[in-house]
Amino acid sequence: MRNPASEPNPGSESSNGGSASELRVFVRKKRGRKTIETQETKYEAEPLDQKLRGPPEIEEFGYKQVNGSFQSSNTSFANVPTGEPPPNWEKVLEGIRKMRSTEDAPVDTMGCEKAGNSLPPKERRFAVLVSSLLSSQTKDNVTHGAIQRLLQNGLLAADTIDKADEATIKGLIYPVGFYTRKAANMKKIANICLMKYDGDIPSSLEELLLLPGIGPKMAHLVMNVGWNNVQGICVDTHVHRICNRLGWVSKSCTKQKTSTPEETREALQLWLPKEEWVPINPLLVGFGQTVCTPLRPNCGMCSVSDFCPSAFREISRSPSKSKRSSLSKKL
DNA sequence: TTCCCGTAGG
DNA sequence: CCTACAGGAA
Repeated sequence: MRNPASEPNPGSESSNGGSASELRVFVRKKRGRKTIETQETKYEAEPLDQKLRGPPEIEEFGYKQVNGSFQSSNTSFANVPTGEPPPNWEKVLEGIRKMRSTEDAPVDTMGCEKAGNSLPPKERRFAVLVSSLLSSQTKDNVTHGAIQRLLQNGLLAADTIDKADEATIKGLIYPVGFYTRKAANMKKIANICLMKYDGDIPSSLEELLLLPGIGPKMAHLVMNVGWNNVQGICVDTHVHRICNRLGWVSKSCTKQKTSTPEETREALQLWLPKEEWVPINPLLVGFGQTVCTPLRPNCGMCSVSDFCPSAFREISRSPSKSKRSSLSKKL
């Protein structure tokens, strides 16, 4: 198929939010099959320092349409997908886009990227980093509120956070999920940014991953949104789950499902055209919140169930699978 | 009570 | 692999 070009682009997002939101679509039946094959690949984050210095104009992201109207000369390095794309993936993607355009999922409200989009580049990047950190396991409105309070108190920059009291940070970000640990991580991150990056945030994936509380999911999000430099796909639990249900990813040379988001990311990057790397996250997150839910997915209202190997097959409910910890003990 | 779900740490 | 972390929701 056609090779992806590369490009930076706005938006993507993550977090989860969790308010309700319905989405009614059409109905279909089931059936589907799969065949995939992945190979292993590495693909390493490139230097990227080269071109970014000054952030492109990213502002408004709203991933909504991501009219990649501008494509950077993001030299096509070796990152192009090399694996065999799963059958019908384009139809499936289009079908999901249609379902997603009908109603809004919680993710549509998005909060973390817009944080500080009116700030100067450096401050904006720092805000993106902090927003990402706070957003995990936290509803968007809660994250947004925390960011607002930090901003109002002048605590959305490395130097001020570094000087601030951890208890103060904790109080301001409450009630985001894991606020105690996040407050501590914010202090550490602020100090690192101040000491090593002149108050800016790290500009490479590797360096972002060294920050406490920043793992692969957030690091890719920050590269995408903060630096407008797409090094990889931001794979969260929704992307991980849905790609496996669709048969879009598998362990190298086998048909087994991938077992971790990182494994999913590598498998997905083998074939998904790069222009989809950023939009795939908000697309599948929203789809995962409304239709392809973790348990009891609404296959009946999914327009692409015809192409999904897992459609109508998730019986779940039975404790036979994993989850033996408390169960086996009790039984 | 169990699940949600990203990261750290055992 | 497993559990802690916070707290909301099923």
